[in-house]
Amino acid sequence: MIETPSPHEILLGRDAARGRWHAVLLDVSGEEIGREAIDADRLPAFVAGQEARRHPRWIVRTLRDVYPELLAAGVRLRRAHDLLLCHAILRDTTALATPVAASSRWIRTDPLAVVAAAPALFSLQDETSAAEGSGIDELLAELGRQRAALATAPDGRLALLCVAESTGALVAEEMTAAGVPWSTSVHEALLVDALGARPLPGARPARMAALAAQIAEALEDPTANPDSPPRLLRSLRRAGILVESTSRWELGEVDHPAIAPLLAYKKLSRLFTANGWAWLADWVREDRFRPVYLTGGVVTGRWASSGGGALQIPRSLRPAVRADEGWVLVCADVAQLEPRVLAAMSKDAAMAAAARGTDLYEGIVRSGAVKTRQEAKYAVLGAMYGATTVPSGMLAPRLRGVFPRAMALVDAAARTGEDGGVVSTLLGRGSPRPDAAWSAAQSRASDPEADGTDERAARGRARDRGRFTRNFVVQGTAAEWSLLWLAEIRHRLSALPEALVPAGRSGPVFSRHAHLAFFLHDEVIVHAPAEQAAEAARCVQEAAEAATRRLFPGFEIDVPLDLRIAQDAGKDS
DNA sequence: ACTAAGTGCGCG
DNA sequence: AAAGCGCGCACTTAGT
Repeated sequence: MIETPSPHEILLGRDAARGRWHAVLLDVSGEEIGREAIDADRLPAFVAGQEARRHPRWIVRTLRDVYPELLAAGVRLRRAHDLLLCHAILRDTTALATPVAASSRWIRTDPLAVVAAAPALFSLQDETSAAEGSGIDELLAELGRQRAALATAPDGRLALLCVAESTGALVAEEMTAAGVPWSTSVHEALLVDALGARPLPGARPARMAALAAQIAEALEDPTANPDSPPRLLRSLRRAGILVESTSRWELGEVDHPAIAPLLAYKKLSRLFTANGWAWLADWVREDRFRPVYLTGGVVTGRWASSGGGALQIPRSLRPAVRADEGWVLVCADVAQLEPRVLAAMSKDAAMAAAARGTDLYEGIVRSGAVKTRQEAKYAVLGAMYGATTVPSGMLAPRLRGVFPRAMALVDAAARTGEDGGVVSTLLGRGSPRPDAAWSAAQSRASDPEADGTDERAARGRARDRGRFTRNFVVQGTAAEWSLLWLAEIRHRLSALPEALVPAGRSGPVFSRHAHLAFFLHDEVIVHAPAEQAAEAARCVQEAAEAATRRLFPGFEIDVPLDLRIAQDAGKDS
């Protein structure tokens, strides 16, 4: 065996032609101290060996391509730098005088759900890379550009964001590998309870069929079809129900015997089509649901997901999220994360004072800004989303009086957006620039020939964009808090010892270790050996405190968790 | 027959 | 037309 030096960082690139890897070993100052070529089947052993010596930071084009096979082989990375994710951050940030130059070679090709189905596509990409002299040198060059850009940052926030984003990508792949513990039998029981017995292929479940018959009868229209909005609309109109759409909130206003069964039908139909038996067959294997998380998939920095609608699992199905035998779930979510983040990022001491405790809205009532909790909620949501209607708009001035700094921050973000500018999260993620259609609409309106329609259209678009940027700064900074929370949870959980419990079914890396199992914007589920339930819960709690300190150093803000330990993720139990 | 756009609804 | 923001997916209809 060759004696290699102990590197601080290792850049890992896949050889375009043959199934080989190249590793470039870097010391603390970023100097190259060695190179190795590694056959694909030796990669897990190489990585494991380096991890055992001195957990280096692994620099890769994208963890999405590299990490799943390592996890499958039972190897975990402690630290990483995802060049693709960080490229997007360093390219779009407004925190640098000279951001990283945009490059078509570093654009994410997102729809990753088709990875397995499209090997041809991937070999094609590899050939392209080889032809352009890609490989390890291109990775090194990009790393150099990112390092240089970060070196000019005025403070450590952008670097923190890159670390958090990369760690988030580690978490995402680890959660996919471990899967969400999912009880097929509980899910099926919920389906039978709501819909009736599983129907034959192509048929409606019994309860849906019965409701469809009721609807047809009440509308006196045997052809009424609740699955087709346009035809349903015609049937409703013929029955004298004059609605503009078939949406639930509009139908809810109508008093007619067809409405109740129709709303019930829609509810069941949604469950059946989105999360019924077909979903179970497609997405759950051996009591694990394995969504693919797309880190940085949303412009604000939130995650998106691909496959199985992971981030839209209805609350009614949460009881199907169920710990393995001898394990528990630690479920935690943040109460009112976004307004708390707004208070802290704007350093609004009055709003932070109102945020003390578990209910920020009650705190706002106590501050005297508004009379009721309901008003407080509307006012805050309006401030963060950009209310356009009278009742909520009227509350904004009250809020401006009591929380001037917080309101100034979101108002400024909205103005910048309306003017076509770019706004930024606290750590430096920049909002997208206006697209061509937006700019075209604005210049049309300023043309001397422009008429009122042009001007109204332009003003409308400007307002739309103002609401987007207003929300971007808050939603994006909240996403940063959550990213730090995840990273801190992962860090603390990994320090827990191997457990003695019966091995869980979360794969080679996590069968005896507490691990993150699910993440949804401001909530997490940790799957933990029962004997470590309390420690795991403490990890989650302390991680939240650490995230708050790192994101808002020197500012006091409460970010309380609703935290429970249970066998399943249902509301109670 | 296949794709794109629209509708509607689940999540935060 | 859920008050306002951000998403993904199933289904239908319109367009090629």
